[in-house]
Amino acid sequence: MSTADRLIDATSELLWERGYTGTSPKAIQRLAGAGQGSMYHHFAGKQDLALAAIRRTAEQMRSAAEADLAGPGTAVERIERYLLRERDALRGCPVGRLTQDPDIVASAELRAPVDELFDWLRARLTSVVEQGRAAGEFEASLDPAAVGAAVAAAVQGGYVLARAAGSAEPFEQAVRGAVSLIRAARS
Amino acid sequence: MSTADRLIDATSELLWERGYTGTSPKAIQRLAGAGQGSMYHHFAGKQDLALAAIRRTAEQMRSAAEADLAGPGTAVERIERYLLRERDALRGCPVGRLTQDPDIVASAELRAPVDELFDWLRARLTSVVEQGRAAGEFEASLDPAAVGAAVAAAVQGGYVLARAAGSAEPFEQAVRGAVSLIRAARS
DNA sequence: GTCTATACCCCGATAGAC
DNA sequence: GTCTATCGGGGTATAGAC
Repeated sequence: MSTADRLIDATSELLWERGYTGTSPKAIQRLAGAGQGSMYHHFAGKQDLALAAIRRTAEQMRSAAEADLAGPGTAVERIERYLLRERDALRGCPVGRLTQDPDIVASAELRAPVDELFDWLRARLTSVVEQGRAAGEFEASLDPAAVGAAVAAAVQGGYVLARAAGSAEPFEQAVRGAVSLIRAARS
Repeated sequence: MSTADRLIDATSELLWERGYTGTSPKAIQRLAGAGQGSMYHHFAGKQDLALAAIRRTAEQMRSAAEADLAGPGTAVERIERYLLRERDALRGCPVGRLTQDPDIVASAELRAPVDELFDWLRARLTSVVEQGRAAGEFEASLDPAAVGAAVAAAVQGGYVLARAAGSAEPFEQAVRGAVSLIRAARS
């Protein structure tokens, strides 16, 4: 594995755990086993490295969600598969986490991949709900975009509740609650 | 207004905007218009000041939620009032935000008020759902704790989506989606 | 490509004068 | 109560040798 790859790995890990503001070049170098000069040879600086790490992580999340949502089954089944996928509730979402970082939100460049991921996710969930509605699974009055956003929010909000509690339990409750409400909306 | 109060105000503001890790004593002093010596006279340090600020903010959030949930109306109406209350989606939740701060989660003392607020909120929402179920508003099969957690998560997750998008729109969609799903669960 | 040296500023806190 | 001085350390980056 190349030094550049190890630097990106280390940065992803630290961004997840400590956020952008809380992650220093020195910490990245230590975790990657790379020296100061090495890091600044491969990347222009902290922001450049973070951008590479965020892009890669966002792409991985997109793939994971797509695997749940594009698989076999009815719309309700696919949404349930997305909601009930096993997640490390206490670690939180490696991309959603970044929305709380002032330096990420303040930088158009750093926010872009985060924006694109959640934009895609809401649209993808919305399309599944639309398919379900077209197939007669859901009440016709349901707003697909609103339900899509609510499903994405259940997961992201579940992480917040779990981290506040120091326990995975509230996350599990939130996604189970979302599942039961989705089921209740079937026609 | 006393210097101590201005310091707490400034700290609350900065914790909301920049989090614990991103907030420095110097920035607090500047915003409060207080000197170094003044701050360390009134508070033992950054953590002590943050604790006072977080406790106060959590209490304000609790009051606001209680006002929505204890008011008149059916269970469904009260939950809708909570979900649809006007919020500054792009600023996010001043308490929920702290769950992404590694130093907050790592400190039992700093996490305690955050934990207590969300613990209370989930329990309060759960009790409203229970009341609704007892009154025949909801299907009897609904799990109150799960639905309560899902409602809290819709708001917290809505903030994440809004900040990712740089727009309040996804937040509004998420809470509207939650409302429509709650309505669909009526018996 | 990687190393060490250096720079400049901020962090969080303490000390002691006033 | 508030001020200034001071401290040891880290943040983020550049320079130039190897």
